[in-house]
Amino acid sequence: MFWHTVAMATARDRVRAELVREIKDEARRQLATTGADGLSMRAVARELGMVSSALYRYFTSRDELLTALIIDAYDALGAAAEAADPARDDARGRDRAQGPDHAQGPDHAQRPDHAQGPHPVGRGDDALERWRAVCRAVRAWARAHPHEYALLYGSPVPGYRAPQDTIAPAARVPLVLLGVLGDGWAAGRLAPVFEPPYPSPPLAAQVERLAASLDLELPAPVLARALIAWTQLFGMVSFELFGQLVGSVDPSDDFFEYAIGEMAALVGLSG
Amino acid sequence: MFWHTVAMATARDRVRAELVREIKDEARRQLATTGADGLSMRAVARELGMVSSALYRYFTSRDELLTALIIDAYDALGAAAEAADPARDDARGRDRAQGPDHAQGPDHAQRPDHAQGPHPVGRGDDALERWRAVCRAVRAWARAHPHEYALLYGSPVPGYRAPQDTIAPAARVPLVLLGVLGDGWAAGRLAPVFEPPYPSPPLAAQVERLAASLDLELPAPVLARALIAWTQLFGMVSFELFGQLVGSVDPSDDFFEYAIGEMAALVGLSG
DNA sequence: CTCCATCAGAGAGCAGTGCTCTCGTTCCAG
DNA sequence: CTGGAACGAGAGCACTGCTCTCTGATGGAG
Repeated sequence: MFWHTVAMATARDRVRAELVREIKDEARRQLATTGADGLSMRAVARELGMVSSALYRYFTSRDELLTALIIDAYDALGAAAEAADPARDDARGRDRAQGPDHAQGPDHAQRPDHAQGPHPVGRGDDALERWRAVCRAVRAWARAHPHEYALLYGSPVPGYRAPQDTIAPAARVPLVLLGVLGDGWAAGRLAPVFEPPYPSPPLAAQVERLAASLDLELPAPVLARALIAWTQLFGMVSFELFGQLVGSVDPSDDFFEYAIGEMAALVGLSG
Repeated sequence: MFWHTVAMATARDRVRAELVREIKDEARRQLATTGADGLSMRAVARELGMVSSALYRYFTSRDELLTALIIDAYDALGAAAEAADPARDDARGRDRAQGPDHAQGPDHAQRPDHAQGPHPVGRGDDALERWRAVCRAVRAWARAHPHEYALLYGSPVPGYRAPQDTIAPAARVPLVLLGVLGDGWAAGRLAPVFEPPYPSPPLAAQVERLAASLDLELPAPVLARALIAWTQLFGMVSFELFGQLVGSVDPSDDFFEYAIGEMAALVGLSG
């Protein structure tokens, strides 16, 4: 019966999974050399010693292959960011792997018990350095995998659709950043950031709804500023990778360090 | 002799220029519907009632057509930004249309006389509102021409090359922003922004070199922060257009207003 | 005015693409 | 053992960017 396909791995299934992996590996290899739109189904098949039509048994279209690569890349970037922050509460993101329907009720009842209590002391103390480490990890991954980064944060190739499977992996980096901020806030290490430009009531409502859906305790101004820092980080990395910085600050190592420090200060992280 | 081709416009040249315009218009139309990599030379030719090979008399390759569209788009965006700031000193950017070689000496001797004197009073007073207006114009243009924006700030299609012809048009938006800041500084309306995270000496040297090449009088921290604001602005607009903001702050009108206000504060622009 | 070099367009063609369909073969469960 | 599902190969369709050759037309030089 069909429970074979979910519970057991037949020989066919195993070789199939292996072939899927090989196809993605070869596609990634081509991606790294020729770029996203240079990826050719026929070339992938050719390199793997098969004929192009056989490829369509595994990926029904070029778009589906690209989507698989996108998900893998989001996960790799997310893993790099998480690895750069060993102190993070990695249970926070785990129980929301698949984003539930918006109409669905809050699911923080599923939160594991060990996360219910107060945060262990010390996790918010080095929040600034954790923040910087995560930012550096994002940039380092992007520079190491420029074409995959471009696949994620460059122009959406056709008419920007965001497949449901990509939103959870895409959320990993911002979740790491917000986790650092949450720890810093819980430890009382966030400087007050309540100066004149306040979030408008609609924006405050938006970010509060966002904080609630993420089960995060952060005041609206901090969260709104975190979004600014998030967009700045990726805007800066994109500009560096896409050559927009040549002629101004290139190489941009020092600018990057300065920027992430300024954005850390913006969200209230003090040394 | 050949001076005809540089000094006069023969009938042939005029009809040729007209056809070049029509080709670019049709290409832009296709760009707006099918996206950048959906642009087909054959389809453009077909729509114009000619055969594809005839197109190559005007653009020797698809890349060349795309480059022309990129330059036009940079210019359109730059014009939109400049139009949003009528108070700007539009002579500043004019005399550096073509970026000179880096080895070449300073060219501020060519600066027109009327810009030598002190800035007229009043231009720095509304610097905050000018700044916000320019930011809004950038976002509005991007939302009105998403595919052209993606062409400019999305992934560089092959292996990111930046043709020399594109760097001057690409610099128009940052120049407008810096012009506002320069006026604000000259009018003494820039709040002091010398707090703990300082630009490192190498970064300070970079931005000072940049300021000198742009003939701008701005302290290094302000310029470095302006670069942060610049990358944040385009990072935010890109995230909005490329669907990275869905699920967090979408629609992002209020977030945008908050962000440009915060970044204005970062560079020292007070209300 | 004539001449002829330059230019513009048409058409065929090459090599490549994504994708579909059909046709034997292989594998594995019942 | 057998029937059906999965699989790979091959041919083929419609499309792409681009090159080459050939034919007219344009318009400046003499």
